[in-house]
Amino acid sequence: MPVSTLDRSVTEPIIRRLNALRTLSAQASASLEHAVLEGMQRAGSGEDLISEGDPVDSVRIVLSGWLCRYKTLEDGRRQIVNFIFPGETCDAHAFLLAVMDHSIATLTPVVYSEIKRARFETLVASDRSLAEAFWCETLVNSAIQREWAINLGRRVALERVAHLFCEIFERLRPVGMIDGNSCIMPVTQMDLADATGLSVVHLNRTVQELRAAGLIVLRERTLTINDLDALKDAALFSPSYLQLYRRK
Amino acid sequence: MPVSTLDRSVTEPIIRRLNALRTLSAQASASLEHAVLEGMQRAGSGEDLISEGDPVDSVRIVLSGWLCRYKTLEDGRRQIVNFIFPGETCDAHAFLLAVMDHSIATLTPVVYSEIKRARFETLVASDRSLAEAFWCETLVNSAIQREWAINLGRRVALERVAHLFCEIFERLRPVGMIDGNSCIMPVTQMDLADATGLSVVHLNRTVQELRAAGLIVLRERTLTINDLDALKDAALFSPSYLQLYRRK
DNA sequence: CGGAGCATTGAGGCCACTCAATCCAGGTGG
DNA sequence: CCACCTGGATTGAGTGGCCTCAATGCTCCG
Repeated sequence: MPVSTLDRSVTEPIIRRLNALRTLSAQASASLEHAVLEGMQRAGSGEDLISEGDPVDSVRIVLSGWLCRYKTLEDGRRQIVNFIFPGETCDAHAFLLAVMDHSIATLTPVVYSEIKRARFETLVASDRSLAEAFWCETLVNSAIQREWAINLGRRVALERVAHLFCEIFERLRPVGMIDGNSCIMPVTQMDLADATGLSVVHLNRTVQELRAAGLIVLRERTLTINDLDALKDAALFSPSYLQLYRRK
Repeated sequence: MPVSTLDRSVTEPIIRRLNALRTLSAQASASLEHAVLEGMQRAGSGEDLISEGDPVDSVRIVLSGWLCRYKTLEDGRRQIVNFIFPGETCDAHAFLLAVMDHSIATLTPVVYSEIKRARFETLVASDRSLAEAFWCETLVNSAIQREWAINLGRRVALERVAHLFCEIFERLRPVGMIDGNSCIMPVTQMDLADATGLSVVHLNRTVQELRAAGLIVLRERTLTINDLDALKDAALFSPSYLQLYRRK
């Protein structure tokens, strides 16, 4: 079955994302696209794709929509520990460990592809750059985790929210999901609060502070950054941890 | 050159640590030990082994001593994002990315082994379980990072400090570095504050609260946990993220 | 028209912060 | 041996950032 032009546009974020990490051969791209198109799935908003404690036996790659990784405490406190954007992989290597240590939920309706472990392992065994690209993605995720630790531990509310907005913007850029100085922001303030470790009330007030400072506009699920450099300064944001530029 | 019995005891934490993740063949253990013994190094306390922004071209495995991964903000605020204990690897796969996104510093005098990238890659290419063990270590580190995110974002000071003590204790156990209900705690309260995102003053008061509750004794660089279950309850600690038990 | 979900605002309280002083142990030089 | 210094632990006082509780507004939708 040939991969049509239409299909190509569907898998584009994935190919762009991985190519940002390692140059993929046409052959590797094609076999990946083929595998992706075989396992297409949809999920509504607010669904758990995987829950903490589940064993994992497949890899999920996001084609469209936003997801989050989160953990909860017994009493219900929730912390979003990372977002997952189109082109990114949910758990490329999670099957090496016994069970999931966290949950993954959709924040919007999502289209993704589910690839069984054996299929995935065959795929990456066939091409070294493909294997390395997936590993790099895992490593970049680790780096993002570390940045979130300093964000939660050492930045004050205003810096923290500003930093999150900067990160979202810079992560959406390489997959072509920003439009000028705007991007969609399809999540609730509750989600943003859980990502920044703040209460909803205080998150709301912090967003208003950013608005009052003229740094951002946030309405109708769209974030507009008036002055990206100024926002980055306010956030103490330095993008190197995202590894947007390659070594070689 | 044969590996002597004395040498064996030096590399023991490494072998124990990796075996907890994947069963290593005698052959794999031996060639790893050999490589480790070739690259032995020492460092004093308070030294940076690698700094943010550095390119990486070797792997460091810790034989004894404590280290930490940390990030800083321009104005000096510091967040320790993880500890590194004997038997653990500093950056098994960091060379796949361009540069370090964080720094690694010693918290005590340290003995470690530095293995050049090419040597390391040859080593892991020779044995699948060895390669998987190192990858698992990287993945467990990611899981720890995520737990730290909820620790910093959603636990209050008392829970946070209690959680850190539980984690340290449970991570030292598999490498044989606990003694009954005690372990060494060779770091300053400043370090503990930077790991928990608290000020030194408040960390000190929180430790005293744990002491007053009869949960711990902390003096002369030794931590004694009077009632581990009670401490875990106070911390909302659940060890599954440490992957102490294997799938297979 | 009523309800649900989300954003916003007000009021009051506490947790963790900063600044600053004190204590203590270990190391060093006179 | 002691005075001194330094790094770390501890304590006190006062403040403010972020919290909780609770009410209100708004929009969408059945």
